[in-house]
Amino acid sequence: MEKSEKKSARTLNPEKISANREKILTTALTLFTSRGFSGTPTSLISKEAGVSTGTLFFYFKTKEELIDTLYRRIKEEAAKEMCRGMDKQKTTKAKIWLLGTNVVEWSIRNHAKLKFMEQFAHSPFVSTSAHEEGMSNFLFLSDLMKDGIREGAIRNIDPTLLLSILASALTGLVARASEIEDPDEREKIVQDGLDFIWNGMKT
Amino acid sequence: MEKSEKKSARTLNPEKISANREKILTTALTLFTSRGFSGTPTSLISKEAGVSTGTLFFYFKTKEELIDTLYRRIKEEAAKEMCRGMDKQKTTKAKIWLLGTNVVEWSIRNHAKLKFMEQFAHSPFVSTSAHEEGMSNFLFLSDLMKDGIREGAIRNIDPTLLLSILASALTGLVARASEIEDPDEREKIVQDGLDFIWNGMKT
Amino acid sequence: MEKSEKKSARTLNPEKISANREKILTTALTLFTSRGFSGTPTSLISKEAGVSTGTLFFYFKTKEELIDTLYRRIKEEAAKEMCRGMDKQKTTKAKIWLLGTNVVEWSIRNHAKLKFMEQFAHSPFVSTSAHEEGMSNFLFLSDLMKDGIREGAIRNIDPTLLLSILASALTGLVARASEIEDPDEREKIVQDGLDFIWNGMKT
Amino acid sequence: MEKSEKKSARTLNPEKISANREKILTTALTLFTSRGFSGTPTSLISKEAGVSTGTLFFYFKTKEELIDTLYRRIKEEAAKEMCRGMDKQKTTKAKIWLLGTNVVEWSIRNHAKLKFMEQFAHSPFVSTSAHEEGMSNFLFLSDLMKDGIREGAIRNIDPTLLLSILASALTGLVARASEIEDPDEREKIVQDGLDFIWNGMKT
DNA sequence: TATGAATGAGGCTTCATTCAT
DNA sequence: GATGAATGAAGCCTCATTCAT
Repeated sequence: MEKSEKKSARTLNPEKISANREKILTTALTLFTSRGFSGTPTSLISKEAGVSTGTLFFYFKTKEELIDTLYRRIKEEAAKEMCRGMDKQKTTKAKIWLLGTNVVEWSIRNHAKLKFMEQFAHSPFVSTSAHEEGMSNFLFLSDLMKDGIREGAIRNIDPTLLLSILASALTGLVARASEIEDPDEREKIVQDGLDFIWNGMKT
Repeated sequence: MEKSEKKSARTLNPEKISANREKILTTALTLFTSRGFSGTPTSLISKEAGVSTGTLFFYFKTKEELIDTLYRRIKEEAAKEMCRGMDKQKTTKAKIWLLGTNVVEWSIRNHAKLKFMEQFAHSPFVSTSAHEEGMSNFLFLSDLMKDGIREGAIRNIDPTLLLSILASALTGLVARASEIEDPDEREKIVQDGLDFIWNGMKT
Repeated sequence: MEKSEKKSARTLNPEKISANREKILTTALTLFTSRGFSGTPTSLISKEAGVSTGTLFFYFKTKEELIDTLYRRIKEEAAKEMCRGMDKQKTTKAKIWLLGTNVVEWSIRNHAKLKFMEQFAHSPFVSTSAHEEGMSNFLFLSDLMKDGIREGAIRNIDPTLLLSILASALTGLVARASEIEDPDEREKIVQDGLDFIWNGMKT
Repeated sequence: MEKSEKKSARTLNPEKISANREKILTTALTLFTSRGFSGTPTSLISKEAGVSTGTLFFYFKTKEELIDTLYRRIKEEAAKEMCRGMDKQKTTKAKIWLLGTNVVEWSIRNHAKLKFMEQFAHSPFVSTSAHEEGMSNFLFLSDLMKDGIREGAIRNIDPTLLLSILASALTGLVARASEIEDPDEREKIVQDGLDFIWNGMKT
């Protein structure tokens, strides 16, 4: 039964599901986050994942492919989480607000994944196709800016600039918020941070 | 005697000066920026700098020391450039404005150095003392926030949050501004970006 | 019962027959010829043959066994082809002539097999029993020399030397002949080559 | 003094002279001959040569480059030995005779080198530039054939065929001759073998 | 018979660093 | 100060082979 489940899952999903494959990905994420890409030998990954070297390279042809797979996965997940519930929001402000909340929450709950993404974004040597795909998953944000401008809710300035500052300001907000343990205090910080951002962009 | 003279000259400046040493640092900066830390062998640095392997390790005991030296230098330079003329500004707004302008200008003129700093900041494996020193050079910014709040010019919220968002938003502004070639257009973008930021933090 | 039938069928021919087995052998021959023994992973053979790794190792316990099987097969086939019609020839000269023609024809028609044999003969690391069997299939040639000498058709010199030069000269003839496309031209070359050889050995 | 010698030698010769480099080449030749290219790990070469792994790769960027270097060296040496004294011979026959003697003598005295060349020639995976250079060092043989034909000493048939059979027949002669220990007996064999070859090609 | 995931020894190569000159 | 040959640990990856299904 377990087997048939596996098989059907595999048939449906081009990205094969396998216990070992998943263990490798999970382990790699942790290690890459704490030790960096080049500080993490593939041998350590396989050892920590409890599989042999061969198994790692059976699932991922190269170390780079492992990193890429991880990147694509996390980016996709993050994108999904970030726009969760967005379509139910009416006003641009409400959308930005929800976006901000989603970002902060996901980032704090997935600290390792966040670190991974940051490291990936700033590694010149990981010059893969994955890198080039760039922000494809975040195109909806660009539309959000343009719509906001059209509706008159957001200042009529270069949308790319708006997006760029929005994204980086959120990063700054996350960095600060994640230092705070107390949920109420943190909530306060997040609200203040979003105020900052919204006041910056609104008309 | 010649030697002691050299020494005293050196004593004034803790960082020894030598044509070769400088060539190594310059070359390393370029290479690290384009290929990453671990993508840049010391042998390549010395070759491109036109010196022997031995010479590189004569000036820098380890590769890490070379990276650290570069980091410290650039951080110091950046800090100096960023607060240039700040003391002549009266209002908090003027100060923030000048800061922003300085940051953008320096960043664009020193693209390689900026990239280096970003890469350094996101490299888990560069766990040096240099990393820990952290933002020591930017303490004055913290005071800027606090003073602004006291004077009632800046919203009374967590100064660390303000600083965090300010810093990252500037990063976003720089990223966008540096994509634009035309000086006038770029100036416009910078002004809009600083408006964003200032509107976000002002009372 | 079905099984025992199979077995008895198999007993007649020591080399088991199976579509997969044959596909593996054929594929292996091509790959070994173009990429060399150690340049050809078993995984590639099985992939190109359209079977799984397991299947390859079901039919051949080791890679070496696969190579040996191939070697023995080809050697046997070559030997058979080479002496085809020999018993109908009366004179030593006619025999040598037929042998030469057979060799050239088979070699050109079976280029891959020829290359395989050459590679095998010059690979120090294939130190199998197969190697040692050596020229067992070509003993009749030795007799051919001795008979020729006895009859006075061939010069009375060391038969092993005769054989050795005969064999290698034929190799040279084949190498040249196989470069020529036109059948008539090639036939001319072959005749000239056999003249060379026969003139060399005749009394 | 030893050093200055080294230096001047190095300046004159593009192929640097270094004790370690030579030790590696010598050791590699022996090992490749007895164990084959892929049966000889670079680690074994460096160990037997008494140097570190790093040193081997300091002198030869890849294993392939090591093999190539060896090939080129030996080919050059062989070519030189083979035509030694040739220009002093008047008749074509005398030239062929001397060539044969040179070949046999060099081959027997340099058994390892001969084996190396044979292995190299039959290794499909060593597809380097070295391979392509081909017989460039043996062009003079081609001229020898053509001159012989013009002078009427050699049969007027395809010179390439002549060359091909001559070369391979010599290989056969060498193979047989090197099995014989006794110098007189061997000399007899060589003469008989050369008779074979000469009778085959003469008019 | 057939499959293919799993193994792990071992191969080639890189690279920070040392040291004798 | 400067050189560059030498080192060897360590990294990435391959591949023959096994085995549970």
